[in-house]
Amino acid sequence: MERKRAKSGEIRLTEVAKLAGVSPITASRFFRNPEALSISKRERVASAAKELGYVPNLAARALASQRTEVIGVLIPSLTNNVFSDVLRGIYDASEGSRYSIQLANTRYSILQEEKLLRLFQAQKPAGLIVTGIDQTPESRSVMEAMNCPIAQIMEIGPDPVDMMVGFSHYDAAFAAVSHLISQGFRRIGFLGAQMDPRMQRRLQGYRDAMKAASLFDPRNIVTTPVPTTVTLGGTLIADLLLRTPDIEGIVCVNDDIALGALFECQRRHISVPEDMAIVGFNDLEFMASAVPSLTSVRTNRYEMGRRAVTMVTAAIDGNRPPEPVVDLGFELMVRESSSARGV
Amino acid sequence: MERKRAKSGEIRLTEVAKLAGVSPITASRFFRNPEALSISKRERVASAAKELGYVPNLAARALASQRTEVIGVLIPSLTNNVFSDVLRGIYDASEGSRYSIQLANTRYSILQEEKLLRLFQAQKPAGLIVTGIDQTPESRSVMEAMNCPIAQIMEIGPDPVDMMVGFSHYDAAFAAVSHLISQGFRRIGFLGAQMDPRMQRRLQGYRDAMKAASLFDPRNIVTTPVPTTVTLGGTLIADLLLRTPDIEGIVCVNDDIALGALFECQRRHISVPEDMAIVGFNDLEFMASAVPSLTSVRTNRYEMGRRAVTMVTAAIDGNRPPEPVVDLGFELMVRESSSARGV
DNA sequence: TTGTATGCGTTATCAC
DNA sequence: GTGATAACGCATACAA
Repeated sequence: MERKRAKSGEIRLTEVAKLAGVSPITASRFFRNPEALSISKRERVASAAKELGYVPNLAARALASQRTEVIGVLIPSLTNNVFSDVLRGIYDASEGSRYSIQLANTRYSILQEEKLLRLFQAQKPAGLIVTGIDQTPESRSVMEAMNCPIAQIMEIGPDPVDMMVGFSHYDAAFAAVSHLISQGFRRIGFLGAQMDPRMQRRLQGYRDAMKAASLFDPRNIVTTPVPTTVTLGGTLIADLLLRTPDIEGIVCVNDDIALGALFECQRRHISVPEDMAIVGFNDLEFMASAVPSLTSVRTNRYEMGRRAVTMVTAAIDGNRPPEPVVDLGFELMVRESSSARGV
Repeated sequence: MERKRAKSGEIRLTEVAKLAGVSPITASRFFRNPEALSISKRERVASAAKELGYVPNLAARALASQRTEVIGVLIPSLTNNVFSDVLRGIYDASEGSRYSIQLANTRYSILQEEKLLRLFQAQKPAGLIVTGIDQTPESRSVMEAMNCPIAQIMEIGPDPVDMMVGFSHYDAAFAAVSHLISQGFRRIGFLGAQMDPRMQRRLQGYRDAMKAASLFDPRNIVTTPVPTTVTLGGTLIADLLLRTPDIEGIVCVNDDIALGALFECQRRHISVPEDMAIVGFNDLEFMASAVPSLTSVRTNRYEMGRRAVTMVTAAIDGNRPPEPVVDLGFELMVRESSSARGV
C-alpha cells in the first residue's frame, strides 16, 4: 500500500513553496508574473528556487495551462542557403519573445509536411510558420483545426490559411528577364534545378517576359528536378550550349546555378558578360564578389523570417495585422555580369 | 459546484476508448505498442481514433511517463553551410527513429548555450547533441544533471561529457599545411575569420606545421573575429599581400574564405596556383567546380550528425558504444589550386 | 491480454 | 495579494 509510483526525484514547485513559506500557487505566480507578488514573497520564492535549483516542468505546465510557448516552423530544406537566412530571422525574432522555436524539415515533400503538421498538432504550438503556399488539402485542414496563428512564408498568394509574408517569385523572375532584354540581349535561356513550386513560378515569369517581348523559344529552357548545386549549374549551361550555341544570356533559378554557370564559362573561355550574360536569384553574399560580379534578384529572406515571427506572436496576443498578406518585394541587383550588350 | 475548469474540448483517449468499447489504458497501449493488443481490439481502437480524429496530447504523455521523445540539438550557427550538413545528418537519422529533434542556436555564444541548456533541462529531453567541446563549467554541470545521453560533435577531445563524434581540427590543418610544403611552397599564409575555438585549433595546426618545417613567420597570419563571408576572403588576402607580398600560398580557415581569396586573385590577375596556391577547409560542394578547382580538407559532417543521433538513441535504449569517442577523420582533397610549385 | 486505482507537477477557478 | 481545491490527459504499477 505504498505509493504506486516513484517520484521523479526532481525539485517541484511544492518544495520551493514550502521552503519559501508560501502556497504552491504563489510560487507558480512568481515564475509567470512576479509583479503580482508582494516584494517580500517575491524575494523569498526567488531565493528558495535558487537554493533548491528548481527547474520548472514544462510538460506539467503545458498540461495544466492547455498551451505551450512553442512556435512550430516547417521548412523544406536545411542545406539551402536561402532557408538559413530565413531561419536566422526567425531565431533572432524569437529571442526577443518568450517563445521558443521548434523546427521541422519537410525535405520538399508535401506528404512529409502533412505528417509533421500532425506531429505539431499534438504539441499544441502557440503559433506556426510554414513555407510556401502549396500545402495539400489535408494539410490545410489540419492547420485550420490547430486554432493558432499561422504564417505562410516565402511566397504570397490569394488564399492565405491565415497570414502570409513573402514576395512574388513570378514578378521577380519577370523583372530579371526584362532587365536582360532591356540591356540588349535577345536569346536568353533559363536554367532551373530543384523545380519545386516556387521555381516553377519563376520559370513562368521567365516564359511570360520572353513571350511579351516575342523572344520566347522553349529550346532555351533547361531544367531538372535534381537538387541545386554549383556543379549542376555547369552541367545545365553545358546542356543549353549544346542545344542553342548562340545563346546570349541566362537567367538562373538561383545563385548556385549562376555561379556554376560562371565557372563553366571560365572553363570554356566564354567571357561574361560579353559573350554570356548571367543573372542569378536570391543574391547570396558571394554574388557581389565573384569575378565578374554577378547580377541577382535580392529577396528579403531574413526579414521574412523575422516578420513571420512578429506577426504570429502579435496575433497570439490578439494583435492581428490590418492586412494578413505582407509583400516584402525584391530588388534587382545589377552588376557586371549583365552589362549592356556591346558596351 | 460545477466543474471548476473548462475542458479543452478536444478528443481524449477516454473518448476513443469509450467508442471502441475498451478501457482507456488499452487505448493508450494501442498508440504506444499496438502488438500488445488482441487483433480485434486493435482494430476497434484504430477505427475509433480515426473516426474521432484523435490527436494525442504530448504534454500529458510526457507528464505521466516522465519522459519525452525529443532530442535537443545545440549548434552555433544556422547560416554556416558546415552546420547545415550536420543538421541534415541529424534530421535524416532522426527520421528513422521515434525521436523528434528540437534545435536551438547558440550563435557562437557559450553564455547563450548555458541559457539554452537550462531551457532544454526543463523539457527533459531523451537525449542531447551539443557542438564542440568548449562549454562553460556551468554548462557542463547542467549537462551532467540532465541524466540523458549526450553527444558532443564536430570535435574530439580528452574529456567527453558523455560521448563524442568528430575529428581533430588541429590534425586536419596540420595536414593541409604539410601538403602545401610537400608541393614545394615555402611562404605560406593563414587566413582566418570567425575565430571560434575550432578555428583557433586549426590555426594552431598551421603554426605547428610551419614551425616543424622551420617556415613559421607570424606576419603570414591574418585573422579576424568577424563572421565568415566570401567577400571577407578577398579582404583578408588583400591584407596579407600588403604585409608579405612575396607570399606563395595560403591555407584558409574555411572554403568561403578560400573562394573569396580566389576571386581576389582573379581580380588582380594573380594566377592560381602558379603565383598563389590556395587550400580551403570543409570541402563544400563548390570547391570542385571552381576554376581552378580548389583543394580542401573534406570532413564528414553529414556522418557526424547521423552518428550523433544513432549513438544517442542507442544509448537511450541502453546500448552504449564500446568507445565513447568516435574520430571520423578527414581527407585532403587535392585539386588544381595546390599543384606542385613550378610544375 | 486487459483493467483498476492512482499519480505525474502544474495552473485555472473562485474565494478571501 | 494570497490560498484551497480541483482539474489537465495520460501512463505506471499491479492485479486479474
